[in-house]
Amino acid sequence: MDEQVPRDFETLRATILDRRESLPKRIAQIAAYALDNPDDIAFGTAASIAASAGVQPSTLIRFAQQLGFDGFTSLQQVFRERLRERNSSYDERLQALRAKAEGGAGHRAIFDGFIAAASTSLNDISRTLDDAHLEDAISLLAKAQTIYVLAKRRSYPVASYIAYALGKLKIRNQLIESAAGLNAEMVGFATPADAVIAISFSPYAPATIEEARAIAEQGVPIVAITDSSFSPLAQFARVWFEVAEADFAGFRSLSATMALAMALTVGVGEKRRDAVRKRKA
Amino acid sequence: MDEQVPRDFETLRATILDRRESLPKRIAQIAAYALDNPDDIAFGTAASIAASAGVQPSTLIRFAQQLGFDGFTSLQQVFRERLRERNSSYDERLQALRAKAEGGAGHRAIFDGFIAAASTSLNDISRTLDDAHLEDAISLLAKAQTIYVLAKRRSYPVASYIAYALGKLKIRNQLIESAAGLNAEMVGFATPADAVIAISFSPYAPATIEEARAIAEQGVPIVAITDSSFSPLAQFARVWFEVAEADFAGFRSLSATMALAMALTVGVGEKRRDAVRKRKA
DNA sequence: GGCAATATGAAATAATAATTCCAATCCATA
DNA sequence: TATGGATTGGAATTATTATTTCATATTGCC
Repeated sequence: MDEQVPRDFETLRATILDRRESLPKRIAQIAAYALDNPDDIAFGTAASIAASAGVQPSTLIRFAQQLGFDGFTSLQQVFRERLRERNSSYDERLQALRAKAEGGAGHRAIFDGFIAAASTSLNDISRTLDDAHLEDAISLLAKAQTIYVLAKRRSYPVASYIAYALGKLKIRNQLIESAAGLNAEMVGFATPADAVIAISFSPYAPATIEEARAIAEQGVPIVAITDSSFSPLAQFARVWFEVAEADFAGFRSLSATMALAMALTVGVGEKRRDAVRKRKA
Repeated sequence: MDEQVPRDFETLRATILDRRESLPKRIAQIAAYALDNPDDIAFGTAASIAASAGVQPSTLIRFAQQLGFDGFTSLQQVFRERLRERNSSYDERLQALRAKAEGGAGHRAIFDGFIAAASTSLNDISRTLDDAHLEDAISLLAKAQTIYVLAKRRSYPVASYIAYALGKLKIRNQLIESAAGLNAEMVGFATPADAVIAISFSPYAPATIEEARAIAEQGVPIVAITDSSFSPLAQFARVWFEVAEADFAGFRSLSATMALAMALTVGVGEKRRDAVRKRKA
């Protein structure tokens, strides 16, 4: 009966967790230590690890053998592979990309710059987004009869994707475009039972600000996505999000804004479905 | 005269690069190997590393001593610290996000899902994009009198951002929208001196395919962004890019496509500027 | 071209670390 | 509570690995 020796860290981890109950006390002790301090196992010596875990070196070896390895050394390989295989850190990646984008020649450098900008933006928003704001915004939008989507220029692509997604989800919406010059009239139709998603970044398109002001004065609640608390949009908004998009070569990444916009859209869709289900029940 | 011993990897790297010129041949050889294969230094034994680098173990130790360490072991510590300190890997981050997105409750989970999808897409395209294709596409577009931008539905936001950016860069362009139903006529104006950026993902919008076919038959070169080599768009295109966008909750991330679109746009802008400069000189 | 200084290779040696072994202890079961 | 088996601790042993040493080769300099 030869054991199946775990060759990668995840399998090893699973195996350990699986057998946890049946392990003798000291072995269990080192098993817990190993999963909690995998880096120590990767770098330490049998003696140093054993000391840190409060057991004898021989116990460490018995642990390894019980898992099917022929000794501590082969167990350690698995922990080392884990460190090796994991890609270079997020920051290193970004730094490398940015370095290539700045120093590098050719068009690949430009591409890398945009990738770096997008990654940075995603990273930032993932850290800074306030869950409560997200909930508030979704509640507000879910109650709306019609969702108006307001954005010009560089923010317009986001608005058009929101409109597309809302349409797919069968949520009534109205994209306020400038093409026909009928924006004032469109805006006039909105009532306090509706809601607006407004998106604008510095330098704020005057039309967006004007329309947001008008619509806010009609009592229509606004969810704003903008780039600072000084943004005029933030003044009019019931809920607003600060999204810091990195830029490259003068063009802002839209990836963070897009992600937020999609989360709002799909969130509203889910909330509506839940509401319907509740009403039925 | 006591040396300043580098204690972190970055300092060490700088020190090595700084002295590179003045190092003896074999020492330089191992120095280069160390910077190229830092993971091997972190985990290997003096003998194994020396063998991989094609030198004697003693050379490795001399290298360490020349840097101010008292032996290979202390040099190795620096390489180990580097692995320890670097943040959790990119993949681990993504996995965590995806886990939260799948298991998690509430709308934050949705948001995390979109962030994860966007990150994955950026990661993928960064790995797979072919530099030569990028150069080809940019050359082709830079020569065009007018750049037509063709995309419907979920790809439309990308097209609108391209149009916006081209406009900013004062590059003549025409967005082929469906609003007025004049697409056939618009397409008819294009000549072989122009070019098209066409974007379409499965399920391909029939209108996009039809217009792409028509325009290709007029001899207008097409740069396509699509999702597989089986895409009908790829048939008509002079240059085409395969972009695998991850999706979440049924909506595709656009971040990779956006990054590529921006790189094309800005690349064309640069190429035009260069051409103008050359003509002046 | 010859000399000194420096660099390199290879093997011997010292250090360190993993593993084994055995006695002591613990624990479950009758 | 006695007994057998499993578990553990600690030291002895073996293995691996870093380091040192010294002979040889190379390089720069006069």
